[in-house]
Amino acid sequence: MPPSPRVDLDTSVGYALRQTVAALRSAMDAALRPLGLSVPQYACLELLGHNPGISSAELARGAFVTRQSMQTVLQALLDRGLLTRPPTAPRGRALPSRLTPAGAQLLARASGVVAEIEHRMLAPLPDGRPAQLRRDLTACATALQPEP
Amino acid sequence: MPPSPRVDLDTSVGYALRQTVAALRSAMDAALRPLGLSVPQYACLELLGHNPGISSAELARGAFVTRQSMQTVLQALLDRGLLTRPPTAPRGRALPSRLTPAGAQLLARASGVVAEIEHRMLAPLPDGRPAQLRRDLTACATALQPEP
DNA sequence: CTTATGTCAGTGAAACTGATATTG
DNA sequence: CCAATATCAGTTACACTGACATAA
Repeated sequence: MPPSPRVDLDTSVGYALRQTVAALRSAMDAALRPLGLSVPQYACLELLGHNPGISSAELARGAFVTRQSMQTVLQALLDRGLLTRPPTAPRGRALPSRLTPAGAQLLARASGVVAEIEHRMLAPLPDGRPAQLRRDLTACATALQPEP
Repeated sequence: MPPSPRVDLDTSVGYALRQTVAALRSAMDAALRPLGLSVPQYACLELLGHNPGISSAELARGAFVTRQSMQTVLQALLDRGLLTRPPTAPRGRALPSRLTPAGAQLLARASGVVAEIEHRMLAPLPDGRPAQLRRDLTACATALQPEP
């Protein structure tokens, strides 16, 4: 019987991952609060800024949550007039969301402060390392994808 | 006035980070559910396995949550008899938690499945890269730490 | 006096599962 | 019939802030 592998916190990439995400989330949280945005709300705006007119279900996948969770976030942003959705689906059932001018303006500010944080986060890494880091992380995420 | 930097999702390390953590969390969640453990509960057990007798506040810091949040997790594990705490503090106010035999046994199983997942996650990376990845992530987390 | 800890109270944004209706 | 979408309902495990008492 082979020895059961155990997690070693000192060398665990998973633990370092959680640590970094916690620090990043905390920093983003503090920076976005003055703008009246939560991190999930910002993520939603950012996704919409890059993909105008995508559906709630697509937003949910982009933010790695369920449609139902995204619905809550979306509703809050709708109530604040940061985005709009047509009352009826132009095709199929999907309701394409779009940023309002107010939403686009707020996103510009939010995206700015988040970019600053990311820059600060990557500052200690040498040239080219951030790109490699991103590639490695994506490879890790792909490797974890359950194959159907 | 310099142009405001914006987040670019295609090259954003932050986005890749969230993607990877979402995949990791999902995989851990699925693997731990049969054991009756949530990810925060597992994290608590793992921390206790490495640091027997640490206080609730120390656990909270290790899991990157508040004392109050950790309290909830801790209570559930206490109710299930997976760990014990003395009724009175042996010194100061801190109540040192320890795994019960049942807790240690469950942790061993949980740690095994989590180690497997981490191994699968890192499989696509070349030799030595996981260690570098861990160092880089830790450096990023440190860079985000607010200086007091 | 200051700091760290535990705990009680209250709140809340997100996350989930489950079910239903509609459209292509 | 089937897959994807939206939505309603209900639940809940976390996570937060705030406040207080206590011990070093």
